[in-house]
Amino acid sequence: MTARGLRSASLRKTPLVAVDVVIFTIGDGALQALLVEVKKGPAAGSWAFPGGLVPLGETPEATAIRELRAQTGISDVYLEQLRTFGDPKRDPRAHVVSIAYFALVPGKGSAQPNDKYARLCWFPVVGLPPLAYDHNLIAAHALERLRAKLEYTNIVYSLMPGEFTLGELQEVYELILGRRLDRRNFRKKLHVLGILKPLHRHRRGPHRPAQLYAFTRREPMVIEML
Amino acid sequence: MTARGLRSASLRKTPLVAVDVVIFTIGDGALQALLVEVKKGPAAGSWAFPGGLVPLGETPEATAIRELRAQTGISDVYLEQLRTFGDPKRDPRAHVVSIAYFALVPGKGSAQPNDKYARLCWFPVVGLPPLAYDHNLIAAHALERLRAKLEYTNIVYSLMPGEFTLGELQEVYELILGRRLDRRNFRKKLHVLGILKPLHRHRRGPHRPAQLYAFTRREPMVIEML
DNA sequence: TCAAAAGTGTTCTGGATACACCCATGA
DNA sequence: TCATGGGTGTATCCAGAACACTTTTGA
Repeated sequence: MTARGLRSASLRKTPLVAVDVVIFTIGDGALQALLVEVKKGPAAGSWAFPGGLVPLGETPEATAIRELRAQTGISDVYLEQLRTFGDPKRDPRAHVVSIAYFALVPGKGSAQPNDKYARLCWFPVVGLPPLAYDHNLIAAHALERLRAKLEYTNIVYSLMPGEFTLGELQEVYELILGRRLDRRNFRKKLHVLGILKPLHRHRRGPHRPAQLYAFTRREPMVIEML
Repeated sequence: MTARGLRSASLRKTPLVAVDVVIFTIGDGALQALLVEVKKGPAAGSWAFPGGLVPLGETPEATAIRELRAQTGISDVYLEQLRTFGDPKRDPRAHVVSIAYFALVPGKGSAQPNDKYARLCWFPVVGLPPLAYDHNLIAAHALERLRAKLEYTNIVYSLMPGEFTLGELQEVYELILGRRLDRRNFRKKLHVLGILKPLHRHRRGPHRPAQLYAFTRREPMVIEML
């Protein structure tokens, strides 16, 4: 911003600043998002994404990480800024500008309810109930972003455990994108990309054992996945 | 955000909220951005993108539109949210969280200095001088976004006048992307996409007259341009 | 007549898609 | 032995990239 008006800024009213975090994982054969129960205010009793106000002097991203850990126990997470929502009426109590983040974790186990805070629950992303504030809108943006990035980045690594089979990886893609992929083409593409390494161990199950793989690099990269 | 802490929010310190707008146009054979001179504060005398504080009760996007018109006279502009910058040290005077927007206008003529505000100047985007605050960082994000969207949307329409030749359109692409495009492939692609209509009039110049075209739809669409 | 931009089609190549059969295992 | 998912290769198609000559005009 420019200098104009800032001197009087400490006097002038400006909206509150908050963060909200949409956390996705794969569980029970579906893409799921973590919600917390709203305890106070007009929306009490409904569900919302975890978040909180950004204190003076803290980077919003740091707020997101801190609130995430405090409310859900989740840390070491893939986190990226999604978009900022600033409609004055999005929260009926006050004008709160919310910087939304979207996060990916490898499994539900990462989240542990913290009794100091509200109840936690994982919800399937398709068919979310009506959420507090404008959180259904935020959810829609987050899902759109996730689907898009699945196609041109390797961020799926942050949804996967340390080792997995190709079938499991393909299933994750299919669950999120909502469509079937051709198995041979999928595997061929992964082979060409060279982002996986075979572990030369196998997952035993009710059927033929499957080769276990791991990502060679667990950091965001742009790739032409689909 | 969740309800926690909001009751005490009006007491608690929270950052200020501002918007900054990166406005691009094509002029003098280059991609240019509009800057205003900073008049007050530690950054006085340097250049920055136009912007201002978001008042309580106003949508940040509305603030961007209003400030844009007030400071530069620009209205009816393509505007989209870019990203939010929240580093507490980005403005040395106070913690100001800035929601950055990026805008496209069809020509320099859109901007008229408003003497109530600071001086205006269009700068070529390659080789911008050091700007106030973190505005060089914002510029880099905006340019990256512009280049990306040029490839998969039709937003170039908002940089073009009502009528133009194919050569002029191609030049805009080349200036922004920083590389040459094959003329025959470029024209073929546009023909296939069907986003232009020939006006059956010609631009006369020092050489062979060129057919004039216009966009059939002047609204954002996703297309596979490149 | 010359310089400069406008206008136009075909070939080649690489990536995406579609597709079917055998294998290894536990039940 | 059977049901189930694991594992593999080839043919086709289409879009993107490469590429050169003729036309029209003003100077």
